[in-house]
Amino acid sequence: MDNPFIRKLEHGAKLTEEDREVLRAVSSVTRPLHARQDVIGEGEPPFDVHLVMEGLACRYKLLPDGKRQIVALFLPGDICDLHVQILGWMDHSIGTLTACRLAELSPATVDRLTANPRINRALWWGTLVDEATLREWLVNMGQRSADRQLAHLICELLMRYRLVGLAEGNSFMLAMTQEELADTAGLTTVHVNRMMRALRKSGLIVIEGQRISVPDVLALAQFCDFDANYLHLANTRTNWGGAAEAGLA
Amino acid sequence: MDNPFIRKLEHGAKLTEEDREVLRAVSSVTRPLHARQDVIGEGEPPFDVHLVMEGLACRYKLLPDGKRQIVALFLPGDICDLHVQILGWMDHSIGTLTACRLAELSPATVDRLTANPRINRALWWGTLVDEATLREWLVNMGQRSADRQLAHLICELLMRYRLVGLAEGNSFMLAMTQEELADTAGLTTVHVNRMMRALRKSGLIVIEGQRISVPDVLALAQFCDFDANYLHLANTRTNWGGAAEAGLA
DNA sequence: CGCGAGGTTGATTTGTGTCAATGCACGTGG
DNA sequence: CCACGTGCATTGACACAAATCAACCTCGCG
Repeated sequence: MDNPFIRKLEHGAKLTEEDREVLRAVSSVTRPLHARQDVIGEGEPPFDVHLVMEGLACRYKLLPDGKRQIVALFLPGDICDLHVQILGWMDHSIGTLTACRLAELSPATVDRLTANPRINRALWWGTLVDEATLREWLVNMGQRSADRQLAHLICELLMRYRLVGLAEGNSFMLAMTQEELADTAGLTTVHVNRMMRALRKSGLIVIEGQRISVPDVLALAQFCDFDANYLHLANTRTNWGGAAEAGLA
Repeated sequence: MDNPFIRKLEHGAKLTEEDREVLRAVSSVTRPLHARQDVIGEGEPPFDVHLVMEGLACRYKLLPDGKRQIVALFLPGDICDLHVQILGWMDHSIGTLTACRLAELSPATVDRLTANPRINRALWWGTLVDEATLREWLVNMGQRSADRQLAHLICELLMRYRLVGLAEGNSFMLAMTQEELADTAGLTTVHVNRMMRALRKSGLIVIEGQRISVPDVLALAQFCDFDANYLHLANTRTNWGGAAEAGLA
């Protein structure tokens, strides 16, 4: 049961043991990719669907002047481009940040999965949570100061790594350079550095190599006004205005 | 054929005359709403699905300190909350900006629509375009300066109003206050005012009352680096790097 | 006719970007 | 085993875009 794909989908629908067997089968064969390698580029028609089983990948868009905006992060268990089939072509690129192992699902396999109503529901749940995450990122960039924005991203990643069993207590591996963080947050490398340092100095986060830990999760969540509702995890729905703040406790 | 809902969905799938008849039927009964009225609030479970037939509505999130971020705009023909059913509860609110007429689709009606494969495909197309739009907004906020960001939004709205037949040539009714524009762009009212004025002074846009017109669409698109690919309109796919820039010509 | 919402403007502050340099860890080749 | 190069983190001085604060204006409407 250490399959992050299955762990994630369990949150989207009630699966049977048979469902899990199917999912295990389709995600068992993986292809290794190096860090910073494109999986599919903007403008291409999607064919196989990509599923991250190990490592960290992202969606991004490049501007003519060379600027890059990362618009989504893919952790193990995340599907990259499931429904773009409907749209016909990619309006953005997908690439790895670290070395990854990806499963590739053929259109036939995808059809087989979506024919199963429980799995289909779980996959759509994933797509809609992706969209909700995008909305939250927009709020983050539009309304929060740089330090809070980074704190919010850290809260989100902690939750998502926990979801697939890849967090250890209050810590996880933040496998991104500050430049990549900057492209995610819409800030500059220099400013990300300063703000991360400020978060460390204030004791809200602790960094040892790539491992980032959050000594007081509630404090960090309150600092950046993090509310996990948008991740739509069945058991962590917070009572609005209640005490179980942030669903992180 | 002046039904914006049908006009929009035509872009997502090839519909038959029967399909159109069904869509016409479900969107014929509308409820009037005043300006600045909530349709559904964050935290509520969605029931009826809302469809804008007239007016302008939006998705938004409020922060504890009272700040608001508008994360989507709904023009006539847009569906507000179709698939949130899967998620169980709203992670954001939906409200009107101007007076609106909304059709309300019961769960049974929605089931009937999604049982039709062509309509189902068109509806999912709409959902995925919403997501692509969200990504583009993120790029907008993260990487573009305030004036370009506003220009980009204007380009997008022009395209989308044209799509449903509500633009007249190169102009449309921009029924938003500068405060609402500010909440959309993640800027302050004052700064929106100054940047809009700069756009007017440079001749890129012309404003008469609520009507905004774009004398040279290509110039505006180039100014803000607008590329309509993310709207996934079947016939306007631009050749990458080609001359039919922006799909606006 | 007066009020209020929304648009406009100026002075000033501040958060973030820019430019440039330094440090540090790591890997590689001589 | 050391010299060097490279990628990333860190820091400082300075510039600039956008926020803030505070008026004032204008127009439609009760």
